[in-house]
Amino acid sequence: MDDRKLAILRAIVTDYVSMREPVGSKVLVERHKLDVSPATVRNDMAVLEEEGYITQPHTSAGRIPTDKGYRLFVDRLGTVKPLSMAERRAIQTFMAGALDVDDVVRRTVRLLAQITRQVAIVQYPALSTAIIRGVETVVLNADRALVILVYSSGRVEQRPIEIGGSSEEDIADLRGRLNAALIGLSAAKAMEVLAGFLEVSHPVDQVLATVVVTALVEILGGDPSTKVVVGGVPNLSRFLDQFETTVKPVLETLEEHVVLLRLLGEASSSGDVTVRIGKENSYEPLQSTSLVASSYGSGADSWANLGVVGPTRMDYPSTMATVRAVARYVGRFLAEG
Amino acid sequence: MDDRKLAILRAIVTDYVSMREPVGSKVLVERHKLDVSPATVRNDMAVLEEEGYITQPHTSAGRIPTDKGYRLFVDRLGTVKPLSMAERRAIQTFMAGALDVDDVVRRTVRLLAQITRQVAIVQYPALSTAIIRGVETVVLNADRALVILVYSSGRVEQRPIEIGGSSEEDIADLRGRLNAALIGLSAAKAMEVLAGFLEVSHPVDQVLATVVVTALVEILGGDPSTKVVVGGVPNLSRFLDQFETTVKPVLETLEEHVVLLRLLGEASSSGDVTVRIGKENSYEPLQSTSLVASSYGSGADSWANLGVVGPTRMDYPSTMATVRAVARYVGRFLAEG
DNA sequence: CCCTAGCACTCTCGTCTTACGAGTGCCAGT
DNA sequence: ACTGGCACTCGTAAGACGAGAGTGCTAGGG
Repeated sequence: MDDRKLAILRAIVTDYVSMREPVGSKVLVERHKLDVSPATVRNDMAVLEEEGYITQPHTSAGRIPTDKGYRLFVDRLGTVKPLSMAERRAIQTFMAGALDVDDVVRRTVRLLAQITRQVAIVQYPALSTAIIRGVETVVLNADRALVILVYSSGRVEQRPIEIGGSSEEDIADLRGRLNAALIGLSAAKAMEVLAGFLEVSHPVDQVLATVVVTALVEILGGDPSTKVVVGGVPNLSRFLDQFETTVKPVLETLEEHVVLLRLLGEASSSGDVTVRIGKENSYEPLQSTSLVASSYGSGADSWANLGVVGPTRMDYPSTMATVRAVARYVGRFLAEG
Repeated sequence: MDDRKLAILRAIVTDYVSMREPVGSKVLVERHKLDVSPATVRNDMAVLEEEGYITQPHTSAGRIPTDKGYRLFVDRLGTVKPLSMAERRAIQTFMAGALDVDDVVRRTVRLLAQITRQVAIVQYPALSTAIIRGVETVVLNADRALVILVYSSGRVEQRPIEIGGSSEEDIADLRGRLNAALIGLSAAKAMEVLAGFLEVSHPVDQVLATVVVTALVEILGGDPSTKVVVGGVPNLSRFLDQFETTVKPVLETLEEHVVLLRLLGEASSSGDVTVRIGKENSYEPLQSTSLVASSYGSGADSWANLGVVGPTRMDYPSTMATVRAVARYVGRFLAEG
């Protein structure tokens, strides 16, 4: 891949992000002092388009980046933009004087939403290492049973369920599969796994499985690390035209906290700030948005994820820098008390 | 006010609500078997318009109700629409199996949002009668002091503040005014009052007042009854065109929980379901919406507010019936345990 | 071989015109 | 007091049209 082509792609991405409209060959050479003529740029653009990095909304319009184009930009072209002094100060003053975990999370959401001017999502930190040691079931009579969740810390939680005559074998089988899937996971992870469990599991006894999974979800729901807080939703109104279809699916997703939990988990499993661009998102209603996520926290016993959702046409360098900075700061802040 | 004019107003409101477009004299007589000619209806409509109950978006369009028209409709014309069987069942199954207060509130929000297909707001119930007995201040040194909040239950909460050299008199004066304003109030009410306190209070020492009020707000923020939960935001996307300006102010308001708390409190002070239509709302960004609210709870020691926000063009009878039913049901539910 | 200049072509967008139709207000008549 | 008739207004949909932006292609130059 040509150096100049990369430069052109970078120019297209930055220009499109800031100008909000398709960018043509002429303005490109003007604004970015590429020392070639528009015609040359056009040739390169044709190649870039053929390779799927850019596209034109219609003939006789400029080019806009595709998801693949953004991806290349994020991976190889984006120069990390350091935070402004004002932003650094904002982070500090915003977090100073936070009272408790609740308050920290609330403030973090506001902070993220405010700086990035996008929708912010913050998962509650898991303060104690709550690892699942096992799922038990105790049949009380023909109709009722107990679902019991045991944590490695020794904590035990239970919930009664209706089993309506399911056989002992089915119950044992289900329990076995649940244990296989859940043991060793944190509450938050378990929540994510359960969100997909019903689809994967062979429906030997679909009703029973649903009931048990629901009970487990309710138990896990009591764990703070399965909670997420969303803020900055009004920022979506700046992009009402961007999302190809409508905002509705996006808004709906933002109320599905289990889904958000899963997406955050998927995205930020790999240490540093991670980006999911458009179609890369596994969750279909968000495929016209991008997710920038990171884990945060300090030490093994206190960590969780946070992130930002916005249009694919997003200022990735800034957003990524902000998410990273906030994640680090909040992590340190929690560590200190 | 003529009987027939009232009938016409009612017809206009119901038709406009269901059809979503201005309604003219012709369709009116057709759909509502008024035994008069369109011309007669037109005359009546002219009068109704003159009196401010309806208006036309432009010449040669039908009429739509004004806020005043909706008001009359709600006060005198709306026939309470009983809930459908499905809705009753939905309420019961939705609430059944709620685990704790958190869960009840969450479910209530979902329920309200789902049935009314609008944005639902639910305030946490104040489970214990937390009445404020007084605000104290203790000066530690020239720079620092303690703000102390005493509840009638005997509970005491405090927070350190920076006073940066404010005089003892100013502090005492401020304390006096705060006590006058807050004693006898519930935490939630106090929160509402504080939200407006800084504007009303003479700014003898504005900085000090801000610091103290902030501290109190933070203390009160720990009380569950000052929390509200919002749900069903995606429903707003059905009305993107309705709100004359944009959705942005509405979305922003929905994140200002203190404001929501105040609005709910104002609206539902009077026992039964209350409606605030458009400009009747004291909070300007919501003046293109209507708020349907009610208090809920059982007994003196457990009550709070809930409600629904939607476009002024709203099915008031249904919405009011739903809000009332949900409020009652949740109240009973809480009373039973 | 790569770049450039020139040119014809395509498509969107804004503007303008026009025709239509819904709905009104008013007046004269029952 | 109501109704039928009628002229009038005005928003909207549909078409026409020119301007402008941007492209792809081709032929020529370093």
